[in-house]
Amino acid sequence: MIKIVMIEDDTEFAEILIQYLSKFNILVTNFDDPFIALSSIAMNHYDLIILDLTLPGLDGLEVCKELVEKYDTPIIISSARSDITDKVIALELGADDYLPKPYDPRELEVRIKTILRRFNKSLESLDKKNKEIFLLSQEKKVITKNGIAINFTLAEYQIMSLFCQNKASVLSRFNILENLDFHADGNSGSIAVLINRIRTKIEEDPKNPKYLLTIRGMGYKLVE
Amino acid sequence: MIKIVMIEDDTEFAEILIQYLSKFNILVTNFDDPFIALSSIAMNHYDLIILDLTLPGLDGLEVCKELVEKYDTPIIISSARSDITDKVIALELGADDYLPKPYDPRELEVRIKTILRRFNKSLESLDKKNKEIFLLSQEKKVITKNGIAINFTLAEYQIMSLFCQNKASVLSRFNILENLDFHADGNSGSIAVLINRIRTKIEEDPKNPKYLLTIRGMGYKLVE
DNA sequence: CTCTCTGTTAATATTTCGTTAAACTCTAGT
DNA sequence: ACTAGAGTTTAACGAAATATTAACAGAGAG
Repeated sequence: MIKIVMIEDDTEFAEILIQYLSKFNILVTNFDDPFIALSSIAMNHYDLIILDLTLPGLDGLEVCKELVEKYDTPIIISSARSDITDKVIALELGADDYLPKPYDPRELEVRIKTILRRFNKSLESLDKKNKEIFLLSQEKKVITKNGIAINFTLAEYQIMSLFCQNKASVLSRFNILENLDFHADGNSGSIAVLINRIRTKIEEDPKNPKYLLTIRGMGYKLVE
Repeated sequence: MIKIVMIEDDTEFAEILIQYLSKFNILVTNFDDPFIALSSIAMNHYDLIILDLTLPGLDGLEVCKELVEKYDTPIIISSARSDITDKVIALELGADDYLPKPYDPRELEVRIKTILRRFNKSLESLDKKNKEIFLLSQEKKVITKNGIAINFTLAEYQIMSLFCQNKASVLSRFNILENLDFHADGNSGSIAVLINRIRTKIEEDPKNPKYLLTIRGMGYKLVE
């Protein structure tokens, strides 16, 4: 069930949309008074806001701005004005779409779904990213810690890549050696040294590692 | 720098958009052949795709469907048909917006930004524009550092363009060589020399580069 | 023709990586 | 607890790999 709040003073038009959208399991609550709408938005959770710009005694763009600042809820502007500058202003303010009236309810329906599809995806990737401290960008050939690129040397980079691709698994020194392209000659002692050098770069307190842990007798593992 | 790929067979129209968007630090690469476009998308990273539905000898909706399945890149449909069913189909397929031609380039610009704003909420990419030190103006064929144009020679310009388009990515010498139009004969040693020459122009202290960093064993990267 | 640009070379400078060895830590057996 | 012994960390060093840069010469534009 998708819950939407609509701010639209043309209650007849609103009723048509409410009726239509209800067929798609979309529950729309309309307020013809923007102030009551705002207080309802403050108290309830809505998945999306549909805002009519031509409000009685109030600048719709101001309302839009306020909504963007206070909430992260997607906003669709519905406006009698199809002026390009209005569109530009509204979208730049932070609205997610702009539909000039009159529009086909079907268009509103798919646009709601389109925006929510993208919105939910971005939420997903957002908390995924928040959880991952170390990120390997294969494309950029860069490893970041909390979004900040760390300058690794080639050997360090290769080892860290390996750990980033195998987070939380224990890799033996031998295991690591196998996966380095170039210095196949090194012995496991040199891995220890490399690990140490990596720690100075990624750990806040290299003496007491938080991320790159030693598993005595087995190897190392990267945890977050 | 926002990187966009456009699939549009009306090259004249495409050129207008490319010109216009380049003013906003948006780099658009157009392909009039959808097959070449698809292979470029497979190989390069783009922030967004602009797809014309009326392609020669190919169903634009099919292309759209394929893109949605393969990639997570946002898609804006640009179409000569403003038919409501076309809109519905395209958006339901997974496109993020639908602009009926003809449209104002300004609208395209804000819609691009609107979608990307939502798409990478976590990334600080859009407003960072003002903070970017090195800016490539495709239109003027000029690269500026803090707003001041730097006089590059042709080879230097091409290399810097590449770095501006791939900030914070490590590019190998070979990688750079590939992307230079003319001296395909040069070996990687000459890249080192070119890099050195660029540094004398962009670095305050060329001996200790701040911007164009060496990643020993891997290549170079431009950071800001 | 002159002047600038580009690529080559080679000498110089720098960084990296593996090795070593000493210090340190953990564990198990007494 | 104590201690021996194995495993791990870390600083220092030097050889090898890699990068910088000056100087030169050829190509090409004006």
